[in-house]
Amino acid sequence: MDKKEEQKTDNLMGNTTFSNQMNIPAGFSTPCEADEKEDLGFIDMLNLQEYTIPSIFDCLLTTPLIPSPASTNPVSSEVVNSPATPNSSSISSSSTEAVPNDNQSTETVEKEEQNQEKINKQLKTKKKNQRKDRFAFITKSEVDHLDDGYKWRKYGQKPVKNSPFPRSYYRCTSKACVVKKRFERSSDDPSIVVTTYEGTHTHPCPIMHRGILQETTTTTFFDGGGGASSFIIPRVLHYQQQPYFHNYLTSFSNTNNSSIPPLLQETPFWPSASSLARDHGLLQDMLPFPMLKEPKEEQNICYFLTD
DNA sequence: CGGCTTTGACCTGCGC
DNA sequence: GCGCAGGTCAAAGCCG
Repeated sequence: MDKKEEQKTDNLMGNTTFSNQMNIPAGFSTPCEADEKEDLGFIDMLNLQEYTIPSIFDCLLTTPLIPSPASTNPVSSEVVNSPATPNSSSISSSSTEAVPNDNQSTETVEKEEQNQEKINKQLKTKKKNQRKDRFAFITKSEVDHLDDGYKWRKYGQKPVKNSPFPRSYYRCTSKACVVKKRFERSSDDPSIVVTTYEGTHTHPCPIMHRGILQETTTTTFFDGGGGASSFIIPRVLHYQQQPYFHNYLTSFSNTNNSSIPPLLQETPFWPSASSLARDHGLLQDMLPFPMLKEPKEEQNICYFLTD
């Protein structure tokens, strides 16, 4: 590690604070107010902590953020890039089913239903087309641009409608890598930053095998299926590498029964013992060696550095 | 001087 | 077709 890097690390290692409260941006609601900090136990400082996945995702799954259908908040419309519920159209149509009083009203209702189905189909097609390799999460941070270890070049900034905060557009500086990400602050809670990634890195993280702490953030993942989960983590630089999240999100969105934690069924989100030796741009590639240990038995373990 | 940010212009898609 | 909003381009300026 050269001096410059060392200095950067030192700077980043200091002043880590915890935030166990998170204001849910407009457009989301949380059915459960779990004490995340207590669940995760981010207490010990200057120690490498081990957290079992079930404990983390018990928390995750007890505090889902559910996009509110009535919301017009740009944040919610952005992060949810697929229908909130795969069967939402059928549900809504069935819920609006009325018992007709006569044939004329039956025809009217049928026409309305047909129109509604047509609209729903169009919406589905539109959203399907829009669904690229994209996901979003929100963090509670004072910093707009969260350093994830990759080098980004800002290529645009646009004012967001109904928001005093602009949206910033970044592109990966690596040649032939077309990954983009954008940042925008919640208009309701300026401390909340919505980060959207698009694409997959075609190269390893420039700064590898080093976990660098920056400030603690509260992070919420959006699974692309309308569901979301939030928890608090001391942010390790580079841990937000995107294939790592992408795997998790894919796993999550592929789960038919949303009540069953997908990560308890399969855990592509976390490094397996066999994958630890590889360098695929995943979490294990980003954390410093001592942080990565063999998962005990079948239990996947996540390591976080605490201040 | 190279790399980055800024910012106005331009392009594109969509709704009316 | 027009207006609007989101996204991107690219020239200019800044900075180390």
